Amino acid sequence: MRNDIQTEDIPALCASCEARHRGICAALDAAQLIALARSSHRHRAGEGEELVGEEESIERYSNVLSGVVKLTKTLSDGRQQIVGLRFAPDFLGSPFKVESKLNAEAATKVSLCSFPRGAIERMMKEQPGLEHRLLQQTLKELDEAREWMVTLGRKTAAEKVASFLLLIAKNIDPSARPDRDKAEFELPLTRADIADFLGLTIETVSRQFTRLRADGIIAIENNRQVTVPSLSRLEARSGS
Amino acid sequence: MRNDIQTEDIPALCASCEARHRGICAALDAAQLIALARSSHRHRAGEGEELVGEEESIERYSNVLSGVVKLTKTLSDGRQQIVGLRFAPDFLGSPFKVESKLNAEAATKVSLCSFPRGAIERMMKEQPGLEHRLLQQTLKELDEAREWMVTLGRKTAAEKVASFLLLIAKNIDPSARPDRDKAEFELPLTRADIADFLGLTIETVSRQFTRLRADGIIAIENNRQVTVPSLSRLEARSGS
DNA sequence: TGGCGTCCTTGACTTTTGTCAAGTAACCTT
DNA sequence: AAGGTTACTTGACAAAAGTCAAGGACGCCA
Repeated sequence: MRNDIQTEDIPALCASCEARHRGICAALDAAQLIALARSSHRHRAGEGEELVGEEESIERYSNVLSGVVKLTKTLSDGRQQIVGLRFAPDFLGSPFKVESKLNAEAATKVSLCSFPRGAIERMMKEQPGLEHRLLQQTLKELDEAREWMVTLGRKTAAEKVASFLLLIAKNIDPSARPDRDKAEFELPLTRADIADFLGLTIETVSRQFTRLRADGIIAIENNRQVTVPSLSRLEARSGS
Repeated sequence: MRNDIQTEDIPALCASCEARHRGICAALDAAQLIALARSSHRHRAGEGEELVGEEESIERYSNVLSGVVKLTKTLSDGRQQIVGLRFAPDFLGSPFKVESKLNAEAATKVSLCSFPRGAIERMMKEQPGLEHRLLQQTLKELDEAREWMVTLGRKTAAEKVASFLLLIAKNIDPSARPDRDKAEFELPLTRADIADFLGLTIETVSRQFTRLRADGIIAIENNRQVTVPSLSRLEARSGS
C-alpha cells in the first residue's frame, strides 16, 4: 500500500540481502526498511560462538544471512539436544519471551543482520503484515519441530542419519531441487552436533555414515564434503 | 477499545466458557464475540474419533473446552508419533495451511467449540490482537514441541515416563500447583498412546509404570487412575 | 618439521529397549 | 452369567544402540 507513494530507495544494506525477499523483511515497505536499517548492523560469528546467551537473547533479533545456527537445549546433567537448525534467511530470536531456555550457537561461520528488540516491536504495531509474517515463520518452525519429533521418536539410527542428510541437502545445496536427483554439500555440523541433533552417540552416527558410504548411497571427502549421487535412493533409507 | 462503547452482553454460549478468558477468544471484544458465536457451535466427540481429517482440517477451527486431543504424525509404514497434546482451552487447527500432514484425534471424550475458517480470518483482519494471540499460542506450542524433542532424543525410558506423568499432572489436575506436592488424575491416554507419545513400545511403558509403582512414586488404580504422593520425587526421576 | 589436539573411525563388549508370547484383569454384549 | 474383546502386565530372548578403548587422519602452532 505505502509502497505506491514511497519513492525512496531501499537501503544499500538491504538491496542485496536475501532476507529482503524471502525473510522477515519482505513484509516491510521501503520507509520501514530504512528505519530498521538505521538501527541494524551486520556482523559475523565464528564456529562455536554463542549467539543467544542469558542477556543477549531478548535484546537483539537477527536474520541469518549465511551459515548455520543451531538451537540447543541442555538437561541439568549436560545431555544436549539440538532442537532446530536455522539457515539463511531464517529469523532468529523468539519474539516475546518464552519461559524455557534455549541456546543459539553458530554451527559454522555465520553472518547475521541484527536489530534491537524495540525496533521490530514498534514496526509490528504499525505494520500488521510483519506480525503475520512472524506467525508464518513460527508455524513453519513448529511444523519442522513436529516433523523432527517423528524422526527422534520413531526412526532407527540408520533412518535418522539419512533424514539428516536429506535435510541438509535441501537447505544447503541450492541445486538439490526436485528435478535434480544429485546433491553435493559440505556438512555444517560435526559428528558430535549431528549426534545431538539425532539423539544418538557420535559412534553410532559414524557407523551409519560408514554404512551409507559402503552401500554407495553417499561419498564423503575430508569428513565433511558429501556427495549424494541419488537423493531418491537416500530418501528410500530415511523411513519417511 | 471498542469494549468501551460496546454495551451488548457477551453471548450466552461464551459466558461460561474457559476459552473466553484464557483462550483465543480473550482477544475479542463483545461485538466480535457475538459475531463469532453466530457461526460457531459446540459439539462433542468420543474417544478415538478423528477430528482433523483431509477435508475437515482447514475448514474448521476449534477451541478445546474439555478432554484431551492428540496430534499425531504417521510414517508410511504405520509407525506413529504423537507430536502434541491439546488440553482446554487450547486452540485447534493451524491457521493458514502447512504442507505437512497432521492428524488430530480425540484421546478422551472431548467437547469443542468450532467455527468456520472464514469467520476467524475475517476477524483477524479487523482485530490485530487476535493474530497476536495466535502468535503467542503458536510460540507456546513451539516451545512445548522443543521441550519434548529433548525428552524424545535424550531421555531414558524411565525419565520419559516420569516426564509424561508430570506433563499430565500439570495439565489435568487443577490442584497440582507448585505449592502442593501431591497430584491425582485420570490418565487421558492408553498405554499405546503413551508409547506413541514417548517413542517407546507399550511393553516398555508398562514396565516403567510397574517400577514407579514398586518404588512408591505413584499408585495406580484401574489402570488409569493415578496418585502421585510427591511430585518432586516424580520430578527427580524425570531427568530435567 | 614435529608435536599436539581435535575430530573421526573401528572393534569388543554391555546395556537398554524391542519383540514375541503367554496370561490376567476389566469391560461390554447378550 | 458366559463369552469375547480390549487393555494391560510379565517373562524370556533378540536386536539395537551405547560405552569403553584404541588408533588414525588432519590441521594448527611453535
